[in-house]
Formats: sequence, C-alpha cells, structure tokens
Amino acid sequence: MARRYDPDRRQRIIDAAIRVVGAKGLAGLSHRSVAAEADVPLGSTTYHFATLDDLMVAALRQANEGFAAVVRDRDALTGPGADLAAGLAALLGEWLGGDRTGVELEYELYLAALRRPALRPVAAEWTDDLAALLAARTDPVTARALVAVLDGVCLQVLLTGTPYDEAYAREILARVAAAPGGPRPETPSP
Amino acid sequence: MARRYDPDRRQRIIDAAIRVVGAKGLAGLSHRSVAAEADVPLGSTTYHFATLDDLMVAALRQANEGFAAVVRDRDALTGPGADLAAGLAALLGEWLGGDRTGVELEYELYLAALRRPALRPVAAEWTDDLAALLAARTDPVTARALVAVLDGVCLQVLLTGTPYDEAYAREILARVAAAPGGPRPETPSP
DNA sequence: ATCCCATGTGGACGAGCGTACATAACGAGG
DNA sequence: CCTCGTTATGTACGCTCGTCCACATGGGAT
Repeated sequence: MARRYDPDRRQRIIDAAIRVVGAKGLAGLSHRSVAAEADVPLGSTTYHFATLDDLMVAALRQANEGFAAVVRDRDALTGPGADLAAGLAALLGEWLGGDRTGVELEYELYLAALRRPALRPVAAEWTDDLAALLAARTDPVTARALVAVLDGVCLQVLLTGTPYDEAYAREILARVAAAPGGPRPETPSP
Repeated sequence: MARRYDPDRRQRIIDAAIRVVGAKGLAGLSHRSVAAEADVPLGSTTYHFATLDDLMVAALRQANEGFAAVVRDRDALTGPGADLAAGLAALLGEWLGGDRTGVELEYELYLAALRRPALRPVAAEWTDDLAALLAARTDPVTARALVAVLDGVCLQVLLTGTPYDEAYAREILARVAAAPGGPRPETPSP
C-alpha cells in the first residue's frame, strides 16, 4: 500500500536534502532547493515533509546510519584485545582526513539539535548508539566519556581549523579509557 | 574623531544582535531584526556591519568575553592547590544550571564557525584563551584536552537534552587531568 | 467496473530578506 | 561662517521563502 506512483520518491528527497546541506549548508536548505536538487516539484517536498524539521530529522537519521556502519565494520575497535584509544583516534583521523564535506554535513545536522528540539531525540540516538557500541569494550560510563571526548576533539578541529593531531587524540582517549585506579582488568564478559 | 551622533551606536547594535540570537536563534538574525531590537533604522545596521558575518564576529567575540571573565574570577580554579576537575565540573554545573539562554546563545555562535570561516579565528581565540587560563594549573596539552572535554560534555547535555551530571563530568575531567603515568607532581611555579 | 482517497502537481500569496542608493545631519578644518 | 566628508537615514527593488489550495492521477477496495 505504500508504493504509489514513485515508490522511493521520499527517499530521493532525503538524499537530495543531504546533498543540499553538504553543498550549501543547513542555511541553504529549503523546500525549493531540495525540490530542485531532487528534480521533483515543490509541492512534492511539502507533501512528504510538512516542515523542514521533519526533513532534517530524516536526513540526520540517515546520516547517522552511515557513520554507525563505519564504526561497526571496524573490527579494530570491536575485536578483542584491540587498543580502543588508538583505534578511535585512527578512525577519527580517517574521517577527518579526506573530503570533509560529509563530516561537516553530519555535524551541522547534529549541532542543529541545539535549537531544534525535534532533532534532539535523533541526536541522543546517535550518542547512545555509539556509546553502546563502545560499551562492549569497556564500561558504560567510560563509553559515554569516550563519545564526549570524540565530540570535543572533533569539534575543535572543525571549528578552529586546527589540523587533526592523531597522537594528541590518542593520548586523551587513552587517559579517559583508563579508569582512575588503573586499567580496568575485566570486560563484562557474559 | 570617532564620536559622532551616537558614540555607542555600534555597541548597541551588537548588544541587540546578542539578544536576538538568544531569543530567536541564529536563524532569526537579520539586519532588520537587529535594527528593530536596537531601535535603530535599518540602514544603520548595514552601515556599521556590511555583512551579517561581521555582526556575528563582533557578537561572538563579546559573548566570549563574558564567559572568560567568569572563569577568570573563579579563584577556585586559579588558586593554588585547587581541585581543577572539581572546580571545572562545578563551574559547568553553574553555567548549565539556571537559564540556558545565555549558554545556547554562546554555543550557537560558537558552532556557527563550522560553516562560516569568518568565525573560525574567533572560535579559535575562545579555545586558546580558555586553554591558556587552564595551562597555568597544568601543562598545555592537558589544558587543551580539558577544553575539549568541557566542549564534549557540554555539547551532549545541550544536544540530547540529558540533564547535567556533575559527578560524571568531574570523573572524566579528573581522568584527563591526571597524566597517564600518575598525577603530575609540580605546578610550574616561577 | 466503479468509486475513493492517498499521492502528486503547479501556481499564487504575502512576508521577510539583503542590498543599493539618494539624501539629510552634523563635526571638524579652513 | 562656510565648506567638506563622515556618519546616519529612509525607501525602494528584486529575490527567495513557507504556506496554502484547487486540481489531476491512478491503484486498491468494493
């Protein structure tokens, strides 16, 4: 019952929205710009997404999917005996290394949650999912802390234009990963 | 030669811009909205600030001043023998505790640097200044790391709507403040 | 075969925007 | 006192925006 004239019209609009944000920034996102990018009439975007917030929610959720998949596929992180701090620092380096359009895009949508309550649940999903992934390698508190540090380091690189220093990131992550009384001996195995 | 009709016209416009961003968000900032808030004609805002970026730079710089002053005045942080992690966590709690309009305002301007290169030097000033302040209590690397963690923790609270957990923040900050080989014994006392 | 309604379309409306520009007000230097 | 250039003002233009609505279309239910 879902498929009518254009079964993936909705999806095409989301993809177009992501491209628009990547190219022109969140400020350049409008029903019209998305409609033009997706090559659909204006009314089509307003039909599928009554408000721009709805569209942003869908776009942010899809963008999150992408990064989560990348993290999941890195068995350097999930594999046993892996150096978590080094793995995360390397991942961040890869992410920030090449074309930053994707990074800026995801962060712009993510940061938009500051003023748009509709995006906050999605932003929370993002941090929770990543923390859950990392919690498999440490305790939940440390996992959440690592996510916060990743955010902080990434933000400083993106906002100030400072080049990414992987050794520095690894150092901080290592400090956080180590519990105050020394390295945590056991992972909650069963 | 600087003072003509209205000596602090420029300042009034900046103040109005900050109020506008606080009330309506960065998206609501326009030459007209600022002119209305400052009770000056439209042409006056375009005269003093040719572009909105110019106005944002001035507003962000002024907003930064405010927080830097707060940090400077906390001798709980700068005083000798103070618990840096606890002090920072408490400061963050105060900042996030009451009316968040000011916090959201500063962060919104700060985060806008992601897509507006004109703001990046000002954002860099902000992190550098805070890091320099903290560097007086530890080494420069740790200071920068603490700033990153503050950013990360603050961001998660603001973006996800999670209530601020001071004990949690203190715990992470303490881990970062402690050098990996154990607590740093000496403060660089001249 | 027929009807119904979710889906899709296109245009029009009013509001708000940045910008530009001609003009006025005023302090300083002659 | 008079002139000159900086500072300040008001208005108008062209544009994009979100929203709304009347209408077309065709697949699923009957």
